Amino acid sequence: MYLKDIALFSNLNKENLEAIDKISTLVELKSGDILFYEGEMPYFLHVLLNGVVKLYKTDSKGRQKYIHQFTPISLIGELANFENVTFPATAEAVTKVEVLKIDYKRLHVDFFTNPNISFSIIKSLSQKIKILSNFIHQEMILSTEAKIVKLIIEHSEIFEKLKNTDIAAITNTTPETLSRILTKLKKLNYIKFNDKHELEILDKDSLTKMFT
Amino acid sequence: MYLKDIALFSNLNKENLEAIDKISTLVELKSGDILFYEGEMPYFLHVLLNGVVKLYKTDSKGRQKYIHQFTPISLIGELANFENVTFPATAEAVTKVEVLKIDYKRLHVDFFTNPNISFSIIKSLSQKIKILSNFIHQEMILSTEAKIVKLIIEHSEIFEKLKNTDIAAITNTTPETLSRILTKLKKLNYIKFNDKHELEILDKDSLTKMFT
DNA sequence: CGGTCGTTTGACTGGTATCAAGACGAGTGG
DNA sequence: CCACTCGTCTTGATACCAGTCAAACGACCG
Repeated sequence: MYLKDIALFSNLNKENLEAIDKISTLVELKSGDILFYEGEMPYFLHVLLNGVVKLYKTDSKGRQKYIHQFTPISLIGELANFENVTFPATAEAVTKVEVLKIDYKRLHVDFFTNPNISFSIIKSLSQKIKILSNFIHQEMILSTEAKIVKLIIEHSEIFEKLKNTDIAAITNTTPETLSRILTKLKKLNYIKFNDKHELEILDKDSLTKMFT
Repeated sequence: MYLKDIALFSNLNKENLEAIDKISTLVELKSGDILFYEGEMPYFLHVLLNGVVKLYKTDSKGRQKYIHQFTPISLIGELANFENVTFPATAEAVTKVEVLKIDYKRLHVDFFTNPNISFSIIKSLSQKIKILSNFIHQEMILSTEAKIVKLIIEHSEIFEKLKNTDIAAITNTTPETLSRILTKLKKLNYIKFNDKHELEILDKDSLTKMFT
């Protein structure tokens, strides 16, 4: 993979690309490796080129609060660079991952004034606000039950692909609570699991009313 | 106030300014008026020129979750414009307010490719991510007690300026809970209120340990 | 057929909101 | 100078949601 193949950089000229190449390193992480920890100062701009990275915060009781999963190609944690603050969350590889680390201090101002770059950055920041505001909505506004019901309506496939323990993890609840909610919805005849263990929605209207 | 006096626009040329002027209206709101509601589609880019605007979400039980207060000059709700989604929260005037509403659809692409504008937008979006990630930290990671202790350490003046009911409102808790926490901290001799009703911190170290 | 992993169920706990009542305190009118 | 009143603060009792702990249950795999 060459720099110019990365959409973010595709409109840079040769000198720009060479300059960035000089201050960048490509790192490989294996699943479970940490890209950065919450609270660390950022030295590099991180560009996810391959693999999946999850972002989470750790609460006072040591529990992970799952926020988002990033897939290529994404800027990760750029806010911390721009605002010169510590990373607000921890980023961990969930698969084998390739990340381009760009020495942020040595990134020339030209980089940001390039209209294509700044457009990409605006896009990336907007995406992040969307991620955070969804997260806030799901975690602070909705009850756990409403959150699960929303997941059922919007991503019922996930119940075929993942174990309940994993679904509990990404929805920031526990397997027990998830199980109780699903049991309740089955009793109400809003959903059922067919013989293939697929989740079938029986009463979409009633479900939808539960989170709106 | 002229457009060119607004930092966001200060580097635009005369034609640009005139173009924006044509598609903008200045609106005045009085305290309690709503600038936009959560869930509405955005038609205008909102620039707060004067006054204070608070941003909040409403939870399933009808309670307001206070997120932030904006002071001039701020872009408000621009994410919704950029991403063409509904406003993720409600914006309400808390004082008399002046807002410039710019017809977003008619804003020419040039506007965004102007390096100074895009830089301002990047700044504004970064600020918003910071606001949201602080909000998440305070509301989801910290306990109510830790959150109040943090407020005491970082903004003890607020206890002289505002009534406890108001402090409870902006910290998304109840007056009762706030009172219980303050009583506890007084009993522990971590804080006291002197004869002038000012909050005095007696044991900063112990307090700091409570939210870190 | 036993073991392991995942799910379900029940009992309990903790943290914070809610509801209700009482105490306080500053300003007001007699 | 007193006592009334209104708004605010405090305190107690209770409720609720979701997490925790523990145990039983079930399903699949070797």
